[in-house]
Amino acid sequence: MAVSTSGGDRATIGRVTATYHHGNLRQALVDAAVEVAREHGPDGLAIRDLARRVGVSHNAAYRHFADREQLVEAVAQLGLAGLVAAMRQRERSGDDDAVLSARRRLADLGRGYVDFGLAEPGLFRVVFTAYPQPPGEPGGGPVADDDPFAMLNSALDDLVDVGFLDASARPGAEILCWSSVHGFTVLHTEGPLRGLAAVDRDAALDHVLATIDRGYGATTRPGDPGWPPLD
Amino acid sequence: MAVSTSGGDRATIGRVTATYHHGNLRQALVDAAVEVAREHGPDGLAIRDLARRVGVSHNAAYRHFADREQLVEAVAQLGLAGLVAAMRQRERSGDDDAVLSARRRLADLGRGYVDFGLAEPGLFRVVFTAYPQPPGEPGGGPVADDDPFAMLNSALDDLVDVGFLDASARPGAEILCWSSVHGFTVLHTEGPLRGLAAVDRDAALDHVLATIDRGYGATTRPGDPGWPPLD
DNA sequence: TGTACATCAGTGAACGCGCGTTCACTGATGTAC
DNA sequence: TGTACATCAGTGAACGCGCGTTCACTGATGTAC
Repeated sequence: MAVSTSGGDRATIGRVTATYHHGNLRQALVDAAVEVAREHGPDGLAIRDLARRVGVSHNAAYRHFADREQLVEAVAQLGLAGLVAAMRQRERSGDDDAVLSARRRLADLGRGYVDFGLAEPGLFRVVFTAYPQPPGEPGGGPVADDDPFAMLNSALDDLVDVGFLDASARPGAEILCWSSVHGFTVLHTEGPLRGLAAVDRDAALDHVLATIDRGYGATTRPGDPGWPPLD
Repeated sequence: MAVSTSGGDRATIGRVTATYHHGNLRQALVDAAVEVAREHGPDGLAIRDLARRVGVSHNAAYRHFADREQLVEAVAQLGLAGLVAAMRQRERSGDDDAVLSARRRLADLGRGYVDFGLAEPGLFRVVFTAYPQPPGEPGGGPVADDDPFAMLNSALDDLVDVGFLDASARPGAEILCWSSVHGFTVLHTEGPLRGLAAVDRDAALDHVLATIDRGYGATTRPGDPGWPPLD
């Protein structure tokens, strides 16, 4: 992730062109910002401090970012990419059993989400200070394939398609899943559960995912006689 | 909640004795702090600003609080009390059916938790910048009856006692429940779901609580043939 | 009852910090002719 | 190929802000004798 160029020469890195004086100040600032955000979260991001770290007058940063918010936004985008990557990394190759595959996929996405939040709590917080409205909502962003919300919705749609989750229970499912893993992450990083031992934490996550799975499975094959619905 | 005294005379309000000059500066500062925290969250709390609001030199505040942190702590305690009150307010009187009562109780506590978070997002955030470790954890606080975590655990124990939740599924249950309602609240206040219409939000909360209930019910009366456990 | 004294809540000025942002500028690089 | 010019990345100083915290103090209140 660390990208830099030796001084002076012109080079193209990804889509960024290294320029005259510094080499690639914009990239250097973003790199420094990511580093700071990992340790101190969004509140630690200050243009003056980042310029100092990069060894440049604080004013130079304004050549590349209109204001502080744009810099935070740049970090948030990298963070979001990291979150998506973590979710993908947990995904396993499909199984012969379509139902089992779909169930695993939902749980795996949740594990990946939590993985990232626990490993990078600072970046995680930055992402959620700037996360756009989810797509499909009023004012929501475009549907993107590499968006955690879209990935979650797709996994839930699959659960309906394979007959595990009843279509009547589909609306709202994305909120439960997201709330559970998000709350889990927040409570274990910034919140009161931050002191929990890793082994207890992992067991708790298993419980979370297993209970959601059980709750969804019961929509298509309720117990017999089964519990009456609440209220 | 607004407590103040006319200048000069001595009066006792609750357990606080009004004193010489201001009347009751400590209480006035805390009142102002609550007001500010409701609007701007923990980051908005500044000793200088609060003193200004109360009409006193900023230094006077140091007679009553050793530092800024103590002031935040005082607000957090009031916030925590408000959270507990909101949870209690949702509790309904017990039913003849012990199982139904216990299931309702768990859902009601969750609703109260979310109620408070949505109504007082600023105070909610203050509470969770200063929330002590939950009891029973290493470094955890004492078990208190008016503690949200203790209330949740008690409700879950009841679910086991009445035979709805299997004892084998009890460990970790408090984490799932807490994570779900906490994540739900955070995503709807500070997070990407903050723009959601109230009616959709309420429906989503119903889904959250119903799914957890279904997932727990399935631990004692699994469907037949039932879905095999995940992994 | 009156007076000297102790207590302590509140004042005002100051220190030192870091921030975001704007201004007029310098000087390196690239380019048109 | 050389030169004048345009571009624009980076500099340094400054403005104005608000913060937490400490210092020496004032002055109102309470109390011992």
